[in-house]
Amino acid sequence: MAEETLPEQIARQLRRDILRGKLPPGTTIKERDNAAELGVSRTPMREAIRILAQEGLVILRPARSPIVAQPSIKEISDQVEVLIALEKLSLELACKNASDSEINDLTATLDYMDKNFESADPLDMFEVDMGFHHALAVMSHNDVIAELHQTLLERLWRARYMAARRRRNRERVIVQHGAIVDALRARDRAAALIAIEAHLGHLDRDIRNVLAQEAEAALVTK
Amino acid sequence: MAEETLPEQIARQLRRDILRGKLPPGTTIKERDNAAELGVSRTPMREAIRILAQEGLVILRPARSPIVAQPSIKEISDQVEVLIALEKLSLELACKNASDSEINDLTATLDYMDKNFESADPLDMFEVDMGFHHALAVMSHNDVIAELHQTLLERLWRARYMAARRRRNRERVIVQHGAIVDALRARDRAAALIAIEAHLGHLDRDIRNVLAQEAEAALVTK
DNA sequence: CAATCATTTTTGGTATACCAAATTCAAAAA
DNA sequence: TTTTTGAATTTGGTATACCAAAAATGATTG
Repeated sequence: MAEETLPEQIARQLRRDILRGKLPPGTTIKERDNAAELGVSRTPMREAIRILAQEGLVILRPARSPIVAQPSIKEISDQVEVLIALEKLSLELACKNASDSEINDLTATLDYMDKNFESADPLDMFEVDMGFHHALAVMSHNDVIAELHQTLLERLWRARYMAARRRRNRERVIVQHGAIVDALRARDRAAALIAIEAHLGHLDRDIRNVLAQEAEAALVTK
Repeated sequence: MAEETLPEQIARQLRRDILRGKLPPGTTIKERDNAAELGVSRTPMREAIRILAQEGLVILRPARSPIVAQPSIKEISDQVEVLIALEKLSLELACKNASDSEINDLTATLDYMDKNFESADPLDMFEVDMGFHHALAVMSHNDVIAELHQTLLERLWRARYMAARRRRNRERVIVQHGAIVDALRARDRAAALIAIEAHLGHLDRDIRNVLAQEAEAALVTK
C-alpha cells in the first residue's frame, strides 16, 4: 500500500492534469464534480485543492470555485529569478558542505546523461536534468534551500520543460554540468559561480521567449 | 464583517498561542478538543492546522495527532541563512527597481523608529523593524521574494524577537538602517550590500546564542 | 509479578448532510 | 425589446456521522 495519503494522491493527479495541459488555465475546479469523478468525497478533494493552491497551481477565490492558475510572464520570471539565486547560493554552500560521496554521485548522474543524452526519451532526460539541479540544492546541506528549490522546480516545471525542448543541445547540458561538478570537486566557489551563471544565464530569457510565443499562439487561435 | 475566513482566524489564534509560548513545542493538537474549545467544528480546525503545518509551526504525522513543532537549532539556522540571502537579493534588486516614493516611505519609517525608539513598547518597535525589512523585500518588485520573505519572517518570529530583546541598541538599528536607505537612494548596490551585511552579520550568531541558552534553561528545569 | 493478548477508547481520515452566499435564468413590467 | 426582480440552482463553507487504525487499558496466563 502507498505511503501517500489520499489528498496527496488526488493532488498529484490534478497536478499532472494541470501541468500536462489537460486542465488549461482558467478552468474551474468544482469540489463536487471533481470529487465525484475520482470517486472520493469532497473532504479529501478539498484538501488536495488547498495543496495545489499552496503550490500556486490553482487560485482560491472566496465563495467561488477555485480556478487553474494562469501565471503571468512576470510571475514566472520572478520565480526564475529566485530559482537562479537559490542555485547560486546552493552551489556556494555546497562547495563548503557537500561530502565527497555526494559529489561522486553527481558525477555518476553526469555520466548517465552523457551516455544517454541522444537516445533517451526527452522527458526522461529532462527529469534527470531537474534531478541534477536539485541534487545541488540538497548538497548545500540546508534543508530550507532544498525545500524551496523543490517547490520552485515544481512550479516552473511546465515552463522549463518547454524551454528545454526548444534549446536541447548536448554542449549546453553536458559540458556546463561538467564544469559545475569540476568546480565543486575543487571546492572553488568562484569557479562554481561562473559555471552556474554560464549554465543558467539564458534560462530566464529562454523561458520568456517560449511563454511569449505561446501567448501569441493562443491569441491567434481565438 | 471580517474578510478573513474562519480557518484563517483559527490559524491566527493558534499561531499566536504557539509563538507566544502558550502551546509549547511538543504539545499535541487534537482536532476534536481544539475545535470544541473554540466552538467550531473539526472541518475548519483541520484546515487551520494544515495552514500552520505549511508554515512549519506544527508537524503532521500520519494517523497521529499533529504536534507543535520544535525547530532544531539547525533548522532555525538554515532559515536565517536563507532569510539573509533573500534580503541581500532584495536589496540588490531594489537598487534597480524601487521607486523614489517607496524609498521615501522607508525614510518615514526610519524617522518614526528614530523618534520612538526608547519610548515605544519593545514589541511594537520589533514589529516596525520587521516591517522595515519586509518593505525592502517588497521593493525588489519580485512578488516571489516578498512572499518567501514574509513566510520566513513569520517562522522566525519567535527566535528573532528573543534575539532582538537581548541586543536592543539604538546604534545597531537606526544607524545601520540609515546606511541601507542611503545606499538605496544612491542606487549603489555595492554600498547597499555592505550595509545590509553589517546589519545582519550577527543575526545568525545572536539567534544561535539565544536558542542555546534557552535549550540549556529547559534542561535545568527538568 | 511480569508479559502478552484481547478489548475498549481515542483519534485522525472520510463521507455526507445542511446552510448560506452567489449565480443564473425566466418571467413580468416598463 | 430591455430591464428588473425573484425564485431555483449551483457551489463553497461548515457541522456531523461513521470508519479504521492506533493507543491505552486491563485481564489472563506464564
